[in-house]
Order: sequence, then structure tokens, then C-alpha cells
Amino acid sequence: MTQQSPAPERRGRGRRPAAEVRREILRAAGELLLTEGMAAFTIERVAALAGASRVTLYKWWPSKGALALDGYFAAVGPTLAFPDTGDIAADLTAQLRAFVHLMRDTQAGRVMPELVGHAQTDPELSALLRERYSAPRRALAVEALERAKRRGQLREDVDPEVVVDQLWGACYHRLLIPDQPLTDEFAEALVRNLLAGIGGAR
Amino acid sequence: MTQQSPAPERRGRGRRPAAEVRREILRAAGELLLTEGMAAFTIERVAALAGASRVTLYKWWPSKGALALDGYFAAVGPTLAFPDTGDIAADLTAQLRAFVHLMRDTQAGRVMPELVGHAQTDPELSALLRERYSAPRRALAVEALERAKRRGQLREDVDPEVVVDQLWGACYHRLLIPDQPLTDEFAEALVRNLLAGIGGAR
DNA sequence: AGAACTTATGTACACTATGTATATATACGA
DNA sequence: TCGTATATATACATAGTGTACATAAGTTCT
Repeated sequence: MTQQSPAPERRGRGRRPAAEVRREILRAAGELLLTEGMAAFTIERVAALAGASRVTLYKWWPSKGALALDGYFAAVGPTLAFPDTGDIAADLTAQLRAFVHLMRDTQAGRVMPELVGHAQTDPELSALLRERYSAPRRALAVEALERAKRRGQLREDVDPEVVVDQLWGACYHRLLIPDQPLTDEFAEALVRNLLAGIGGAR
Repeated sequence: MTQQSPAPERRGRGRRPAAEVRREILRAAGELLLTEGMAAFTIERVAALAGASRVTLYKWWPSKGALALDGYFAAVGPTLAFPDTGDIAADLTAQLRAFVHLMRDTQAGRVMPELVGHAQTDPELSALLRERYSAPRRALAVEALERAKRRGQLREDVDPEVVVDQLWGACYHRLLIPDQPLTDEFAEALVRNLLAGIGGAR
């Protein structure tokens, strides 16, 4: 059992500072999400952990998914970076290895599939996840691929959006439907296959 | 609102034929899943729709996910096929186009992401989905790729498992995290990119 | 045919969670 | 300082989960 945070001592009946309450709620949401995951993530438990009233949560967050995503970002932070060394193969491999590490070896990574999973039945979360998580990350990768194309490292007729799905999408596949393991070798093979092609001597 | 099945008329207190009850439950589970999706799929509602007692469902199915998957297969059937014409590029494209069509244009396809989503917080469903859905389909694709390799249509050093993730995994990515649309052109580009490679003249 | 066994059913209970309504006390801003 | 915004306690109705118990009826074996 993971030790949960000490519940903050109760005050009386009246209002508490709004900023403080909001901070406590986000902290509690992030903590609960990372330690127990989406299955145990309920408005009820977040409120209790934050020492706040459920009514306050219902007032500010339209859905459980929205609250979970805010908690996720509060706990994890943005962490967006895509270094460009001029060698697209090396850059993609490095980026994918970092992604594999994040998803396989960190609490944040273990939670992300659950958020994506919950989004399948929560349109609110689906839209937020797209806007605040996947779209910005996808854009970074697409930009890197466009730059590589301008350097002549990619064929002119290739759609970078499709490439993103064949690299990161492949990783999400192994993450969400775990038939096969998510390894560094996998990340390297993804880039190798796609850049050089897998077709035979024909 | 989708018209739900007429609730079968009640019998008295005693036992009903086990086979009949099981059939009714699976029918109800499939119907509820396909018409209202995983969010509305509860033991309570399946029991009511089947005219059965909740207790019976709890007895035979270990989790909501397991029941949902049985309902899915009862409604949809197996539908496994991977024709081999001898041309791996054509076969992969045809297979992926069929998959895109299934996921985009049918009730079954609209439900599968929800099952995968629910599996993220239901280990029971995760295991069943792997055993009964993804593994058999993955195996078919891997076999087709192995045959192509023997015909010299694929490079010797390529891991077919990785290729599967770069084709079907890419589709699941667009399905589960819908930043970009799932189209026929996408399916075709996947095969083209991977077989020919996307690297430039270097 | 009868007995023994299996199992679906009705009913009930305790528990958790959702979402809303009401009144009250306090923080915040003009 | 006064008015408004809002966090709080409390209550309520609804829905779903999972279990327990006794009973009725299908099923199977002798």
C-alpha cells in the first residue's frame, strides 16, 4: 500500500482562500493519479485527500477526466523538448528512446495509457488531451521532420504526419496493447525500418 | 435514443435453463455495448436487458470487461482472414484498408477503442483482449510477413513484429488519439513509406 | 420415476460514488 | 467597509457494486 498524504487539518464552516484550495486540489489529484492510477481516481477521494469539499471540485472541473489531466500536469510539468542536431536519424532515435524510457520507467508513463484509455469514454478528456498533450508533441516532431526534409534527409513526397504515427504510434501500440515489449531496440528498429525501408532486393 | 430490446417476460422465482440464460445475457451484452458503448455498459443494465438476475452475471463473469468482450464476440463474430496473393505490398494495403473501413464505418469498430481503453484499468480485460483479439490478428500478419521474407520481398534482417506496430499500430494511434483522420490514403501511405523507405537521396 | 445436484432467482444489505440543493461563514475586491 | 464570490457543512436522490441467504426449478444420475 502506498502511504497517502496526511490529510490537512480541517477548518470551520466558511470559505478558505481560493488559491490555496486550488493548489491543494491539484496536488491531491496529481498524487492520487500517480500513486493509485485512474481506477482509484474519484472526485470523492481527491476531495478527501485535498481536505476540500466535493462541491468545490464539481464547481471548477467539468469532469473527472479534466481534473485528472490538470493533476497530471501539476505533478509532472510540461517537459517538452526536441533537440535538433542536424541528423534526423539520430534525433528521432534519441527522442524515441527517451519516450520509451519515460513510459516504461516512470510513474508519469504508467499513467498516460490510463488517461488515453479513459479518454475513449470521456469526450471532455479526449479534447483536452489532444489540445494540451498530443497536438503540441506531434507538432514538434512534424517540425523536425520538415526541417530534415529541407535538408534533403527525407523524400519530398513524404507526409510527416504519417511518419509520426509510424514512430510514436507504434510505441503507443505496444504500450496500450502490450503484446510485445517496449524496448530501446524497438525504438532503434522503428527509425531504421522507416528511413531505409524494409523492401527486399525485389 | 436507440430503441432497446423488449425485455423478455419474467418467469417466477425458480431456475431457468442455463443455456438459455447465457444466450440471453450475451445477446444483451453485445446489444448494449454496440448501441450505447462502454460508458453505459454496466452489469446492472445488462442484467435488466437480458431479463436475468445480477447475481447470475457475477457468478459467471469475473469482471465487467470480460463480459463486454464476450458480448462483443457474440455480436460481431470472429472475422479473421488474411488473403495471400504473393504480393506483400498489395496484401498489406488491402488488409489495412479493410481495417480502416471496419474501425471507421461500423459499430464494431467504434467499440473496439473503448474496449482497449477500458483494458487500461482492467487487467482481466487486458489479458483477454491480448489472448483472444490482438495476438491472433498479430500472428496472422507476422506469418504473412515471414512468407514475404522467404519470397525475397522483405529484407532478411527485418523483425516482422516491429513492422506490425508500424502499420496497425499507426492505425490504432489515429483511432485512440485522434489528432489526424483515419483514411484510405493513410493506409496506403503506411505501406509505401515502410517498404520503400522515407530517407532522401542523402 | 425418484433422488440428488446444480443453478437461476428474489430479496436484502452495506458500501461507494455521482450530482444537486440549501444555508452559512469567510475571503476578496472595489 | 460593504458587497460579492465562493468554500464549507449538510442533506438528499440516484445508480452501481459485490455479497449473503433462502427458495424454486431445471438437470442428471441411479
